[in-house]
Amino acid sequence: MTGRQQLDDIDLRILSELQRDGRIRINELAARVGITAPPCLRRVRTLQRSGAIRAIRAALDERRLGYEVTTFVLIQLESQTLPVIEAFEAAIAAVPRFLQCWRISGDADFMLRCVAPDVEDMRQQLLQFAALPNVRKIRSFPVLGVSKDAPLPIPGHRPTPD
Amino acid sequence: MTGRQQLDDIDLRILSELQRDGRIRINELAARVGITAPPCLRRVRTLQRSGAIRAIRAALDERRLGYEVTTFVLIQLESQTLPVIEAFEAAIAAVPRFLQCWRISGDADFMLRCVAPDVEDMRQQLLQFAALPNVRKIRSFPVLGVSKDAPLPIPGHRPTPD
DNA sequence: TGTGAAAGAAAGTCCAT
DNA sequence: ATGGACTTTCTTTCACA
Repeated sequence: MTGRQQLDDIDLRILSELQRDGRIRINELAARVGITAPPCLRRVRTLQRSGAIRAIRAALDERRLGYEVTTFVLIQLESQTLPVIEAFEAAIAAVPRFLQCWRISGDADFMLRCVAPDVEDMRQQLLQFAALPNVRKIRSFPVLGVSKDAPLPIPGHRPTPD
Repeated sequence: MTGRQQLDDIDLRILSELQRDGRIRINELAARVGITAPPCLRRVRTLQRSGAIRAIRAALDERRLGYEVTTFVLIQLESQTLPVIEAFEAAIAAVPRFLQCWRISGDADFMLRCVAPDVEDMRQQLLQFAALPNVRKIRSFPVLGVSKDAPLPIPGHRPTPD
């Protein structure tokens, strides 16, 4: 929206650094990208306003917060008409433990990521959803572990090794 | 590992705030959770060292960086022996556009999230992988859009409305 | 857009509680 | 573990190239 549409080389480096460490000091960031702090601060703000930086947030350890179980869920609805889809999205929006939901194509209509304190709790969450109107099929994929979690590759910028 | 194992109420509020805004000032954060800056800073550091805060990073707009296409991929291997699994994980680790990979159970062995500049590029990435040894079956689910993306619910703490 | 300087604000340290 | 007072360091504004 607001701000530069074209990201220049310095912008890309700023994005790369902020993706690595979102709490980096403007000073340090400026030094790393080769400018001084004032224009660096302006660029960061522009990148935020323009939406290139969507958010800067802490990623928490879900287990430490009592969520021991994560499951991906594929959901197929009875129909793909707008009212049915919107009703489903509204139902999902109301359940705090369905953290993410993507509209997909392929062999299902939605992909969900769901967390729960334990397997029994997860089972009950999913049973409730299987009972929703217009839900034709649910397949769930319990997460055994994370094999990879990499940052978005920034064109022309290998992540700085700290 | 290091630090308090038990998160107290103030810790939970800190986590909640940092999940909302990872660049919040220590001062502001301290005021929100009802303590002064010095102990607040110590708590944040402890939470980071202990791993409760895994990272604080910028979430970038993938489209603005030239990745127009996202796909989830379910992969089933020929066998689930350790060498086969580890070889697959190593292959995934080497491909920058496979951002996330989860080891799962259910009807497949891995779930991947893959990004690409366009559909043709994505097609080629996936074709390469279908050709890998020990890959029995690939099902892909192109992402049409994000329906929901919510923070992890912190027990006893409704997210602060800014 | 960029820089340097200066005011203002925040982070980080120390110590008493 | 906390909070007050202090020192150091950073952020932010401004004038100007």
